[in-house]
Amino acid sequence: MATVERLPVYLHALDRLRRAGIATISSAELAERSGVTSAKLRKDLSHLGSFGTRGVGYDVEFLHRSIADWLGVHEPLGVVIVGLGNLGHALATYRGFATGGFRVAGLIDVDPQVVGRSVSCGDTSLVVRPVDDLAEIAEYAQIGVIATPGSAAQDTCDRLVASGIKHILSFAPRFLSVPPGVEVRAIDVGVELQILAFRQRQSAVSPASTTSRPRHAAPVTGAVSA
Amino acid sequence: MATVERLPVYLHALDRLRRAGIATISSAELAERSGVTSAKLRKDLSHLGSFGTRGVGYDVEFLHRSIADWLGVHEPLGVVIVGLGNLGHALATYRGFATGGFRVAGLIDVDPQVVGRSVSCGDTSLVVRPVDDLAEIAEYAQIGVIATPGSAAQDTCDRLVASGIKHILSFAPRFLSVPPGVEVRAIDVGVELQILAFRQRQSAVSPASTTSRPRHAAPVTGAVSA
DNA sequence: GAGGTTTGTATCACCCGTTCACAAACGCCT
DNA sequence: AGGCGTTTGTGAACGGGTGATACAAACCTC
Repeated sequence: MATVERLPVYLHALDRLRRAGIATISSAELAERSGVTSAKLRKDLSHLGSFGTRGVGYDVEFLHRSIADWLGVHEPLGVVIVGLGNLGHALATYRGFATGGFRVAGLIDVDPQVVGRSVSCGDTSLVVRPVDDLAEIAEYAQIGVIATPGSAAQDTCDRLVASGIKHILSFAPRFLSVPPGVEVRAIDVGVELQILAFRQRQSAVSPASTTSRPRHAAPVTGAVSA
Repeated sequence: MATVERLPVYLHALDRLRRAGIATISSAELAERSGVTSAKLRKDLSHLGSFGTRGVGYDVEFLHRSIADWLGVHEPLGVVIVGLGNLGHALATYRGFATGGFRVAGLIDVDPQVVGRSVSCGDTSLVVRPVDDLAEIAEYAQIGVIATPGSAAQDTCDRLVASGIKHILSFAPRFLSVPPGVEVRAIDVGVELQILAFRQRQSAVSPASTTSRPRHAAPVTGAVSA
């Protein structure tokens, strides 16, 4: 469902509104802050229930809690990060884990130089452990994050799957083949840049294309997904 | 066009095939290595010409060059990276820039502690410069990358746009509003994780869902965008 | 209670992307 | 030279998502 891919965006916007002390918001305004149309927003929300009050709008706190509950944010999911290079470090120290309903269950790296080091994850701090500990850590993790070089990505993926992980987020520039029942979401910075580059070169050749194709004139937000 | 979003994936797979010394490949095999179906691959390629020979397949070298030319990889585009935290560092040292047709034109940060530091980008090395130098650097850059905290994202985005940058890749967990004619691709790790988390919880509740919905049983690859 | 506002929903057409099926073209083998 | 198996390239059907529209129901204010 395409709606599921947008709900986290709404949730994030609501979170900021909540912090800003705004108690009520209309579908039109929330939609604008999320990069969608108001009709789409209301249709998305209608799929999971009825949360607003007509004539007023949505209670920010209530809607936030409702979406969070529906997404299941209430009890955190364990995340194991494999590969503690620059990217892995950035992910480990990412503050969005706690607020988004996640908990870093473990850090893994192959490099003996890196294993044993302590990395601060949010409020706590974790020690990087060797690859052999993956199966053990995976007991407490439901999601695996691959931040290794591309050459190690498939192997890492196989190990994660063998450890029972069924949901993987990969940053490696490779297509990962997994058995049925396992879901992989891939974020490839190189691919994203090349898409942008193509658009850039296209608009450089025909700058008037934005007017000839009005549907692309509006800001486009690419999700990683799709 | 959705085809454009997949061409870089094909290009990458072809690049690895080329390095592996494989001279010819069929659409079926290349499709499998790219995570798509053969029909989709062939249709994608048909949009930009006819490259294969029937009964044989595609010449890896020729197809690689053709797609690269079509995407315009031949002359590198300048990329300016704003925000040199862990993520910014990871991006700056990313080796995919050179091979993907990019060139790091500059590094920007607000923190005086970070400004002036030298960061190795591929074969060369660059000095981090203050935000005020953005306009100057943007002369040589066509793409801007936002790797700042979310709180600084919109401001950074505005500065990039003011400097003439029209294509932006953002990693900040925020929806960025830009004027018409400017394209933003947003990669939000938190959103990706929440989508995965939802799927995880769903499959945990009804593990048989993979059989009841066979179209999701196969590995799914999410692009950041869509 | 009247009026204005906003949600929630139903319906419809449309467009894009995917999938299917098949003819055309090629190499190979005899 | 000609048939045969293989693979490309593509026209056509299919389906999901989107956007537009419309409108009734519900709420607040006055």
